Amino acid sequence: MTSIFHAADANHLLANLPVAERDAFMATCETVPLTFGETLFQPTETVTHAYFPIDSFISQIAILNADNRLEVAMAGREGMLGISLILGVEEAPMLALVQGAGSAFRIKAANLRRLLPDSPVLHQRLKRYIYVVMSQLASSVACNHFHRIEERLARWLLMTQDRANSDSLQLTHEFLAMMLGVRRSGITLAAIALQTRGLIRYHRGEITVVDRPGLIEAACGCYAEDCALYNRILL
Amino acid sequence: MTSIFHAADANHLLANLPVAERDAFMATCETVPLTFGETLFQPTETVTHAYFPIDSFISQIAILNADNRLEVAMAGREGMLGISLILGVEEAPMLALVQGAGSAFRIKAANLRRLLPDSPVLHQRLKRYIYVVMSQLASSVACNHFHRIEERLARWLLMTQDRANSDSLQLTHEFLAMMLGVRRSGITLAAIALQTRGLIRYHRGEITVVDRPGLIEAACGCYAEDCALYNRILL
DNA sequence: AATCGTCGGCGCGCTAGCGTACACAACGCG
DNA sequence: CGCGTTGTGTACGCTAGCGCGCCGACGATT
Repeated sequence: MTSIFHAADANHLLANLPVAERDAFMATCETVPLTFGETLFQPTETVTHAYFPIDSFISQIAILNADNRLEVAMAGREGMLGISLILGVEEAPMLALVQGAGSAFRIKAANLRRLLPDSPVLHQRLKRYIYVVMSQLASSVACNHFHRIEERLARWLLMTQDRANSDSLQLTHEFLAMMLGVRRSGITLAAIALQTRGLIRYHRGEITVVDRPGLIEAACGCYAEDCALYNRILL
Repeated sequence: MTSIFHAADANHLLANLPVAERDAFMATCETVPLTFGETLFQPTETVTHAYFPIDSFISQIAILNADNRLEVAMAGREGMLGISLILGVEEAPMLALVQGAGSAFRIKAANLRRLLPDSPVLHQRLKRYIYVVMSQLASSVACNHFHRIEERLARWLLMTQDRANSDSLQLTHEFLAMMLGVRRSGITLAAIALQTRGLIRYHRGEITVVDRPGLIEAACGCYAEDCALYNRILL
C-alpha cells in the first residue's frame, strides 16, 4: 500500500490511530461481508462481536411489541456496533439489522476487551463515541415525540444517504414506516410532499435525493444538531 | 459508626465498594444540599462536578426549543449525574434540574478522573450504569412515541416515587406536563382517570400514590422493563 | 402475452392530543 | 377578612396520524 491512508481508515473510529494501536486492532479483527436484512444482534442476547462498518450500515431498533417497533440509532462508517462491550456488558440492548449491505471489520468480544487497555487512543475515542450516541438518543426521544413525519422522514433520508454514500437508496415506503414507527400511508403522504417540493424522486423501492440542501431545510433541526455534535466531540 | 453500613451506601452505585475505593472516593467528595428547582447542568456547558444523590433526585431534560422540552432521564439514589465525565467528555448533554430536594455526594471532575483508574470496581459499576441509562433512553424513544399519556404518567409517578421514597409527591399538573412533553390539561385528564380508578389521590400540588400495584398495572410495561434491566445489569 | 406479487395512491371514519380560553376553588398574605 | 395568586376542571374546534381496506400500476417470471 503506497497511499498514506491505511485500510483501517475506512472506518472513522479507526482512522489515524497510532500505528501500534492500529496494528494490534487489525491483527485480531477480520473483514466480513454483511448482507441486507441480516440480523446481527437480538435484544438481551449475548454479544459475541463488535462491528466497525466500512461501507455497510446497521439499524438499531427498539421493540416494544410485535406492532410497535422503531429505529433509534444507526451505525455506519462513522461509528460502531457493540457499544455494550466497551461498557463491560455482554448483552445487546436492541435488535441490530443490516440495512445497507457492504463490509465491516469484525472483532471478537474477548479480543476487543484484551485490546482496549493497551490502546488508549482508540479506547478514548470509543468512549467519546458512546457519549455522542447517548446524546443523540436523548434528543431522539424529543424528536420522535414533537416532530412530524415529513420532517423526520427528511432527516432519516439524510442520515441514510450519509452512510450509504449514494444519492439513490433502495427503500420501500413499507420499510420506512417501520423505521419511523408510523403507518405506511403516512410515509406515502410525506414522500409525496417531499417529491412535490422537488427534494426527492422515487419509484418502486428506490428513492433518490435530488436536492440535498433543500432536504436539510425540510428536515427538523435534529439532523444538523446530530452532525454538529459528532464533529464537536469526535473530530 | 457501629452499623455495618457506611454512609457511602446511601447511593447504590457507591454501596459495598472495596474499602480502599470507598475511602478514596469519600476523601475527595463533599456532601451538598440540593434545593428544588436548582439547575445543575446547562446543555453544552462544561461539567465541573458529578453528583451521586443520597435522598435527592434530578431530572434530565432534552430541549428542542422553548416550547418543546421533555424529561428523558432521572437520576436518584440508584444512579448518578455526570456520565459525560466517565466517557472523557466535559460537556453536559442536557439540562439537569433538581426535582426532589435533598443531599448528594459531589465530586470534582478532575478528582473523579484521577480516582477512576485506581478504582476498578467503581469504574466498572459506573460503566454498567451507563449501559443501563443508554438502554432506557432507547426504550424511552419508543415509549414516548407509542404510549399514551395515562400510561406514561403512571410510569413517571412510579419512577418518582421510587426515588423520593415517599407515597406523597409535591407536583403540579403544570410541572408534569413539562416532564412528559404534553399539555397541562392532558395531564389533568389522565390524573382524573387514575384517581377515578383509585390508584392515586391528589390535591393542589400534592399527589399521593394509593395503590402502587394497581399503578404498576396501569403503567406501560416500560416501567417493569426498566426495573428488570437495572437489576439484571447492576445487582 | 398472460399472470401474479409487490409497491404506492387514496379514501373513510376515528382517536389522541393540541391550542386556547374561561371559570372556579383553594391557599397565602397583608 | 378580603385579595391576588396558583392549581385544577372543562369546553370547543382543530390537526396529525391511526386502522383498515381497496385499487391500479409496475415489473419480474414463465
